[in-house]
Amino acid sequence: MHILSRDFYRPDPVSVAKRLLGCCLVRKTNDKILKGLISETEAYQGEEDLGCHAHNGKTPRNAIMYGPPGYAYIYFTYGKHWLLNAVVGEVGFPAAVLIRALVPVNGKEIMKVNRPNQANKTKWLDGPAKLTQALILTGEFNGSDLCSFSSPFYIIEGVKIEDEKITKGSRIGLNNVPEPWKSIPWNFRVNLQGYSC
DNA sequence: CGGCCGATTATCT
DNA sequence: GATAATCGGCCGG
Repeated sequence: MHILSRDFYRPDPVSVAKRLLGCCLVRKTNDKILKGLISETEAYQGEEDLGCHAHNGKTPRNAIMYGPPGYAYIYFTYGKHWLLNAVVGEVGFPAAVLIRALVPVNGKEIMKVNRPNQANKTKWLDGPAKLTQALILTGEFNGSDLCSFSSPFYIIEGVKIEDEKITKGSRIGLNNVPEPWKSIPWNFRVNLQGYSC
C-alpha cells in the first residue's frame, strides 16, 4: 500500500480535504498497529479565513501551518482535547485539513480500551477528539511527518471515493465566527461503514 | 434521538 | 481575563 506523498498535500486545501476521505490513517504504538479510514474532513486556509487558527497571523501555536505540507498539526482545545490536522498547501500559505472522523479497520479492540466507558456505545470514533484518544495522539507528536513510514503515524492510500458520494456541509463548532466563513461548505463526509483496507 | 450544560487549561489579547 | 475547529452526562419526547 502506498504512503501519501508530500505532493498529495500541496494542492488547494479543499481538494486535499476531499481526497483524504477514504485514505487510511496508520498509528504505530510499541508492537501494536492501529488503522482507520478517514470519513470526515474539514478545510481551513489563509489568514482571511476567520475560522482558521491563522486568522490573526503567525503565532508559536500555528507556525507549523505556514511550513511545508504533509506534516501533522496537533493542537489542544477546550481545556482537554487534542485535534489532528494535516498541514496542506504551499510553504508560506497557512492551511490545514482537520481529521474529524474515522472508521476502524485494524486494532479496534485496542482503540476501545483507549476510550474508557465508550466501548458499548455506537458512536465512539466519530469526532476529532475521539479519534485522537483512540489512537493516543497528543501534542508531543505535533510536527510529525505524515509522509514517512518511520513516523509514529502516517497516512496511506485506502478506498477510492466517488465524488458524488461526498456530502458537503458547513464546518462544525465555529459558533462565534462571522459569515461567510461560518457557513462556507468546507466540511466533507462519506459513509464508509463496512469498508476495510 | 436531540438539546442543554459543565468541565478544564493552553494560548493569545 | 476571555475564549476555544469538543465531549459526555443528563434530561425530555
